[in-house]
This record gives sequence, C-alpha cells and structure tokens, in this order.
Amino acid sequence: MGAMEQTFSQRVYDVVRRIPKGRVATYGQVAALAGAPRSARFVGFALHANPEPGVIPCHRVVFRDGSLAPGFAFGGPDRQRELLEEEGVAFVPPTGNAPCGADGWKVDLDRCQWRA
DNA sequence: TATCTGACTTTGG
DNA sequence: CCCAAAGCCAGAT
Repeated sequence: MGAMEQTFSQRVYDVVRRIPKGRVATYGQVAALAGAPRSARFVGFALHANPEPGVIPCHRVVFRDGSLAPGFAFGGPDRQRELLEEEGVAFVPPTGNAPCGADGWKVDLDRCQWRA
C-alpha cells in the first residue's frame, strides 16, 4: 500500500473536521494546516465540492475578515451565524460603519479563531 | 497536456 | 469609506 496520497481537498476536510466546537478558522488558516498556505481559495472550493453534510463543520470556516460566504453558504449566511451562535462563538456587531457581507455581523476572530 | 475556473487574500485607486 | 484588479494553487474538463 504505498499510495496513501490524499488530494488536497481530502486534507482540507480532515482539518476542518478537527475544528473544535465554539471555534472558527479562516480559509487561509485551514489551507495552511492542510499544507498549502496559498490555496485559501481552494479550501472553499473543496468544501463546496464534497462537504459531507453533518460531518464537516464548514460553517466554522469564515473569511479572513470574520465575515461569512455570501450566497454560496449552505442555506445562507444567516443560517451560518445561527449555527455559530449555538456553539458559543462570539460575534461583533456592525459598528455602524462596517459594510461586511452577511448581515454586517462578523465572527470575533480575536476571541474565537481556532488555534491548532 | 493545456486551459479555465474558483466558499480567498492583499494591495491599490 | 467603497470598488476593482492581480496573484495564487489545485482540481475539473
């Protein structure tokens, strides 16, 4: 058995699956842990390609800015925010001048970004 | 084998 | 402050 080579996508799933509850990681963070600090774009692509619903907490993966994926998320960013709140993830309100994608609410990376 | 695309990220206007 | 473009890597066709 020598061929144990997993595709980058499989590796991404493995990393995302290790994200503890109540913590979030950015695409770049997952990409780095997967062994490709420059393929942040591919992280999202991998999750979209085969996200094994219920097994891979793709809702814990957010943008570098703390905002969520617009439109392509599993049912909408509103759903993602609700799931994260259920896990105890802290959110930051739109300070009044923060544009942001989803609802203006962003994940508090300063407090809830996952640390390997 | 080559070409294109994409759930990102960073820098510039 | 907001919008746009470029760079990046790995998979799909």
